[in-house]
Amino acid sequence: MEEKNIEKMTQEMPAAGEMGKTYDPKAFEDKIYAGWMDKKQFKAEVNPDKKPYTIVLPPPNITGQLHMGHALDQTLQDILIRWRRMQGFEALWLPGTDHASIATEVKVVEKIKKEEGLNKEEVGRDGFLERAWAWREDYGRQIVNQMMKLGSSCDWDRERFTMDEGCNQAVTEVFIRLYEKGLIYRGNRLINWCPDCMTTLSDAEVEHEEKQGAFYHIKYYLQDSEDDYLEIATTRPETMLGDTGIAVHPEDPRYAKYVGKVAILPLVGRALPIVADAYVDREVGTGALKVTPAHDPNDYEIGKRHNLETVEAMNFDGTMNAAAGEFEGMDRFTCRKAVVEKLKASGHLIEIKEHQHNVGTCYRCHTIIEPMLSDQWFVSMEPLAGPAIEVVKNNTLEFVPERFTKIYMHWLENIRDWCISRQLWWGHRIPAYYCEHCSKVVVAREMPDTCADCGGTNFRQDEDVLDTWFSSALWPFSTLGWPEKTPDLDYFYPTSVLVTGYDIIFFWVVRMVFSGLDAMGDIPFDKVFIHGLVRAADGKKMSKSLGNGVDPLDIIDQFGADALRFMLATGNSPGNDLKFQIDRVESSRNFANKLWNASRFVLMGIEKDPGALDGSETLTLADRWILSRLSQLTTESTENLEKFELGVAANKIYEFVWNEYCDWYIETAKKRLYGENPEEKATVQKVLLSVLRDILKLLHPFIPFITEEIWQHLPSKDADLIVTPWPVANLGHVDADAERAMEILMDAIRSIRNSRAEMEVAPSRKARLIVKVSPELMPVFLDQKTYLESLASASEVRAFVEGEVVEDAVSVVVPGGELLMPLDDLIDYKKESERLEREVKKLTAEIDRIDSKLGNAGFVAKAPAQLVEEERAKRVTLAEMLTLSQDRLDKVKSKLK
RNA sequence: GGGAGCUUAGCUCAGCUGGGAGAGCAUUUGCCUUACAAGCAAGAGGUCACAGGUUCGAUCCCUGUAGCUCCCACCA
Repeated sequence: MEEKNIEKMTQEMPAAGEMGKTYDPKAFEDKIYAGWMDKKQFKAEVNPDKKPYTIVLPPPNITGQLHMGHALDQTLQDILIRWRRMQGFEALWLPGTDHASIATEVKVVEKIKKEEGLNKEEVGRDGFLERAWAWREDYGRQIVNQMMKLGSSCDWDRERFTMDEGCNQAVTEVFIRLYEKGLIYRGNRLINWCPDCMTTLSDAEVEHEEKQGAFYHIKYYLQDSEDDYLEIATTRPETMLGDTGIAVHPEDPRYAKYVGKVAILPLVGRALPIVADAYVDREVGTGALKVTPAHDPNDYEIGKRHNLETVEAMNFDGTMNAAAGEFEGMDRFTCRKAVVEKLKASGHLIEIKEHQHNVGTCYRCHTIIEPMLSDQWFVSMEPLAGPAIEVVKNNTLEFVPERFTKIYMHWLENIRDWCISRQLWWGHRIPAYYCEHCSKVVVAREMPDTCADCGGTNFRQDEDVLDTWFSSALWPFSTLGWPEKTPDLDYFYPTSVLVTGYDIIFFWVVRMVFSGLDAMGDIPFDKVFIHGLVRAADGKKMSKSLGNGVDPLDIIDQFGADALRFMLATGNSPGNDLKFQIDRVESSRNFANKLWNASRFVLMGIEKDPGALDGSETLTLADRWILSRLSQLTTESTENLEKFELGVAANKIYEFVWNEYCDWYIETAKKRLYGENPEEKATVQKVLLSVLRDILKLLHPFIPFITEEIWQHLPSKDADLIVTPWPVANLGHVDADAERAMEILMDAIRSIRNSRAEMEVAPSRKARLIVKVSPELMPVFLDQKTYLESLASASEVRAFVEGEVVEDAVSVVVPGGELLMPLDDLIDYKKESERLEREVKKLTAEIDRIDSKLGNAGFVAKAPAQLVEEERAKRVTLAEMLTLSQDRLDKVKSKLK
């Protein structure tokens, strides 16, 4: 169905050739994506030779465009999938969308109202569904396009929808099986009702909001008494019309004498038995509770315990019914006022006290929900919750970060039956049929022909649809072919990881787990990787009503998909919320630009592939250093990915690319690259290119477009980067000596640059460098003359000759000695003395720190021997440096005088 | 009423199993050095919320306090 878009995007893969001077994502992102699609790089199939790695996409609701939260969710999944694909797994990322029953229905109703001026009933069930499907087509397509823009490497041939044929079949099947096991039942219970959406809601769909309300204190006179009354406090006076009793605590001395007696309901005159029930809290209100079984869940329970009558006083649209007598027809809130007025007039109202309390509201429209008695379908939760608790307890299923297990457990351990029927049209219609003749209920895959009880032949299907989460709960297996026993199901299930936000742990994660365990006999995923919410820059939730939402497409348009992805992947830790800040996108874009230009630089000088490193090359210190660092980076970043520390991995690679590869290695490479020695040139090209190759591989999961684009420009590439094997650290390249030597060299260069900057010596002004260090360190500097020349503006580099006197020189103290830089008249002795003073101060402080440590007997005795040794060695070096610095400072000071 | 998280540089945030405090942005100074001004180089900037404890040693572990945020919950 998405063929058209793909075709439109299809173009040739970029031919190797010149790269533009500036990173321009628009020039290649769509093209690269189309290339992957053409080559079916996202396709996953049952492959016995490979291990599967499966992620099912949390299906976005078709209620609208994707927001930044989706972009985060999908970026994380795409990173994992791309990485595992490169590692050689058969990586399946299965995409799809969710019909989002109530949420979509609300939107479609709005649209019909706006465009046609009609309400739901006026267009009728069939007309409504027709419009809803059209809506689905529109948004489903938009969502897919957005995902493609972001670079999501889903297997689009497998795209699913929670209301497609397969999913429908799975829903029916699960419903029937649970019904047959007795775990789905129909009952007349008190449910959460939204008078605006006109449907039931599950407990999870009720949001509690703090509201300013009041306690209304009312006199309930005893039967046959003119003056004895119970003072009752209620926040909802209108519900008194449905009162059928009064409850007090069994051990409350204030009310003991009233238990068993009868009070009279004001305004109505109904007789109310006074009962004792331990539920009543003596501290709340007056300690006497009016009982309204039909309009309060607790009262419902009390009513059951004491066989109280049930009086429903309200209609489903929130107006009062005939039982409300004179208040019939009034809206519930209008009625509240009217009742209060009436009570006031009749002298029953004692007082009104302000009171803050939590009120349940509809999670879709935020209308205050109404507990109502109604016939609904329920899932019996206890038998299902047990196994779901067990798999987390025994670590079969793990949450990352681990703290979310508590939330999951707490919910399951306090679970109540799940009301699954909804008085809506958009959704899976409940597969229950009622015989028109004898009202027998038949739960079946299709409408029955004849009634087994009465032989009737007319059946009517239940009007209601299922809670939208009923179908999404089956997503990990319904999308793989269940209830059929397909090879896909066998191979890809259980999936590897579920990536989702903490906000839908109750709604969705929990329900997938118990559904998977029940239907498949196995967990739906091994891990749950939880991320936070993307918030606006001000920390508020992004929302349409606040107008602070940021459209991912706008960001992609401005900075490119890679920049957005990199920003989302870095700088925040698992499970924590992330503030969306545009300057971080910008800095990610800058990083992409850096990578682009570094690659351009490496590739510019290369006409033909210099080949891979084979060990025959003569490597310089910098070569050995960068290869060693790369090898460590490869190990570390891979470990980070395994632990779902995606941001940490990305940051490490970022640092390596920018601070080590670009700032240092490339700079050291230039002399050799531009030099005359062809062997040197070939070697440095090999190193540059081979490190670049690995950089592109390591970065590909995070920023797939630019890395693939650059990859396409490399000489003699074998395959697309997306399917190139993930790098394995070359342990033979680990070289601690090279790293140490390079550190010393870089420190020295930084110090030289520092003193030159302090003294405002122009970069063009070259200076000699006389190396006066211990013999073993001499090669570090003398063998790297060229680096010192190009990176530290040295005109010549030579060893100090014993006994020589170097006048008017700046001294750069390094571990093991000093570098003398004669600057003659350019030396600003005042600045030099200031610099040296700072140096001395720093060194002294550092030595003090070490001394206090080494002076501590406990430290020497108990700290690891290696650490103590290191500190001792460090102290020796620092002491030498301090002596040199102090000497030099003294000399400079004498010059000043 | 339960539970979770947060408090680190001016801002936004990283800091894995305790051993010399980091990034991005902003800021200061100098540079259009032939990959990159979306850049280069050199700086400045922190009593790691507070108080105890464990430890040779605590930003990190434990306890408590304060402030902020969020989740759950049937107190009328």
